[in-house]
Amino acid sequence: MDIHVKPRRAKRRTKPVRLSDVATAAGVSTATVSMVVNGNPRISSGTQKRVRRAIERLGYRPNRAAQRLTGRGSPALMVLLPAHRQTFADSYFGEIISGIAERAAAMGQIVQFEHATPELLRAGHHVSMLQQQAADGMLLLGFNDFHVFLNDFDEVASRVIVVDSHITRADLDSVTCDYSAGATQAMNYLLQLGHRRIGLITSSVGGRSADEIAETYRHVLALRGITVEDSWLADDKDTEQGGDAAADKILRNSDVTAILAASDRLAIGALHAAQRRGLSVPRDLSVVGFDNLRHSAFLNPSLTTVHLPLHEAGALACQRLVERIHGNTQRIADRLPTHLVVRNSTSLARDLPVSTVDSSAA
Amino acid sequence: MDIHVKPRRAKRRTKPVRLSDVATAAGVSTATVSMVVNGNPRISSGTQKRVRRAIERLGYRPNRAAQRLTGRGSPALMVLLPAHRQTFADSYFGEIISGIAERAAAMGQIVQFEHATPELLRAGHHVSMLQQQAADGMLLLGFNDFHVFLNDFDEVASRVIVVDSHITRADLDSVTCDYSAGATQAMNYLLQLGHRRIGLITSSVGGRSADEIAETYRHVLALRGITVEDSWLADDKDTEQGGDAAADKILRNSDVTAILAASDRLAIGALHAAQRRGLSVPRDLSVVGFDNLRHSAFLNPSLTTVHLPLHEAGALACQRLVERIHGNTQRIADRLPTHLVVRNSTSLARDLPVSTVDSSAA
DNA sequence: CTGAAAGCGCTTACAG
DNA sequence: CTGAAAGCGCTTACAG
Repeated sequence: MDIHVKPRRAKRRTKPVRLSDVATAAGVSTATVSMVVNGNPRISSGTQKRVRRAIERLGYRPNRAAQRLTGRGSPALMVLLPAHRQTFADSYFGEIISGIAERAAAMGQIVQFEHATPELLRAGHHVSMLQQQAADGMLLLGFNDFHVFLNDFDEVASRVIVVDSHITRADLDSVTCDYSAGATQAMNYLLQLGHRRIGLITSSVGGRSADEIAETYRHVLALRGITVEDSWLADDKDTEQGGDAAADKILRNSDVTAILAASDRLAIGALHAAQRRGLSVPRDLSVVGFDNLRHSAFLNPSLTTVHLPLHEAGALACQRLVERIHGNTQRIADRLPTHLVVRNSTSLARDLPVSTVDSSAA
Repeated sequence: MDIHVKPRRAKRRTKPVRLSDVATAAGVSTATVSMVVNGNPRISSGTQKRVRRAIERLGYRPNRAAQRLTGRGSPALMVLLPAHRQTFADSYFGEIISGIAERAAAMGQIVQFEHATPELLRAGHHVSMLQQQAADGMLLLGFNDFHVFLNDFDEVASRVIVVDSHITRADLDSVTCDYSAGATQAMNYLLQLGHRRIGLITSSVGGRSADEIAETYRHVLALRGITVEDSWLADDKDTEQGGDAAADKILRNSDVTAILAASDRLAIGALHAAQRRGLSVPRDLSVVGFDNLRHSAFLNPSLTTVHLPLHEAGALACQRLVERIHGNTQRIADRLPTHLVVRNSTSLARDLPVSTVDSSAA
């Protein structure tokens, strides 16, 4: 009695206008209306006009469910994301999803998001969704070779595309960013600045694959005759905290003058670890990230990082998937160019080494 | 001839298993299978077991489209986002969407995202999607009173919930964060630190409504007998660039010692403007943001900001919408608590004023 | 406890 | 150029 909130008057749901309603109103058959709606040119422009007017007047909109049931109706794309729920709040995923959503809208596709929870995987829904008609194609984000379920797609592999991951365990199509080229640029740049003892922070657990970066890192250093020391390497979760812990470990056990991080989040963590240890970036330590997330330019110091065209990767993957669904059988293995963005977290090495070979003394 | 890519063998789409297939396999009618699938207790445990086994063996999964067509099948929630395509890459939206997605998954709901493009609005699809069955309910993100189309929902208002926006132009249910309480805390804190000339950066164009913050700002200052000067105020786009420009304008035309920004993005821009002008934050200028986005803690200086429970707001809005769809007619006007998070972008005012009243000399 | 049958709203051969 | 009719895969009264 004391509280009296005006209840939301439950306006009865206006009964949807059906195809047959339009047909009656326009004085034609449902088949005709259907054809007009679908732009079938066989209908005379006279009746077309009449039908369109009726559609307009009644405010008719086709029932998607019914359309899908009859085979028509734009197919749905599914985006499979890692199980942890926060993916949408992660800028890395956000960029890719943004690209997917944009291209999907442009192509008139509906996209649905699904998290790869243990239950979903156990029930095999990730493949049955494709086998049945819940989704016509699937985009995979944020998985790597540690994810065993990728093998399950074998039967339906033709309608699955991996975005920005380097998968070797399963034979899947993919749209990726050229991590290798980016890592090469980053490493060469650090070497140019005189750095010889360079740390590497990766994150192999639960997420993006860091192999490509690690390989390139070793390769570039090997070319210079530099032997990588174990103390230069650390692997942790792909979060700021992970990067912090990893950098801390490296800085405690080695005398690196620069650190390459496999993601911007890791790099931000490294920035913090350095600061906490009283190291000034870039004076005492250079830090390079990977991603070029939007806010990385606004850090202090702003982050030197490898730009990954994540938005474009998402958009292209989406387009490729739609093409595939429409019958294109060509192999998909796009690799988008990356480039280093130099900002303020990197500078000349303080201790230019006397000899390149002898510089890695622990 | 020269290039030979292994084309993706187009494995024929395995014909979906239908309800009737299961029925045949189990030696029962389709009605029985349907009831088993939907957990109807009328079926004897014997046949239940038999049917379940058949389902398991054949790998049956109900066809969503068919389910929806018959009225069953989990309804779809729609999330309407501002027209600019980058919403998913924006941490503010990301947090809310994350909350929505999480709760929706927990409640077995499917959620679809749609951008409020001019075309979509012109065609009236934002309401017709509800009138017809494309969506059973709709969540509105990132709109404010400048968005005229909000009036259109009148007829279907009972299935629409506004998330984290203060809408007065239309009578819509909402789940919001308590901007007013947050702004009060922020202002009181700045006053405690001795600040008297406090700037305010808002963003009224295309996005979240800043009225509540502005009102509170004025109110709190008025209580202290402080008259707000025009030169303390600036409004710009809700981006880092916008915040930079707005702060620059304020710093050029006034002698504020602190700035309250209506979003973290704006605050980051203010940080930059200050830096560019040679002002040290917080020594020369205190900056307070609004949002508490994940990366705001990792800025340098880390940002003092009002924490908005965006994830929770998204989750709660999602739940309320489902409850509403299921028949709850209660008014929805949840208001989630906010609080100030003190970090390193704020400190004592350098010039503690001689007199509170006289302190606002330009 | 189970089944036969109608119906959800659309599309698509097939006739005319 | 247009229509009558069957069918998409499911659910739900209605009988038994």
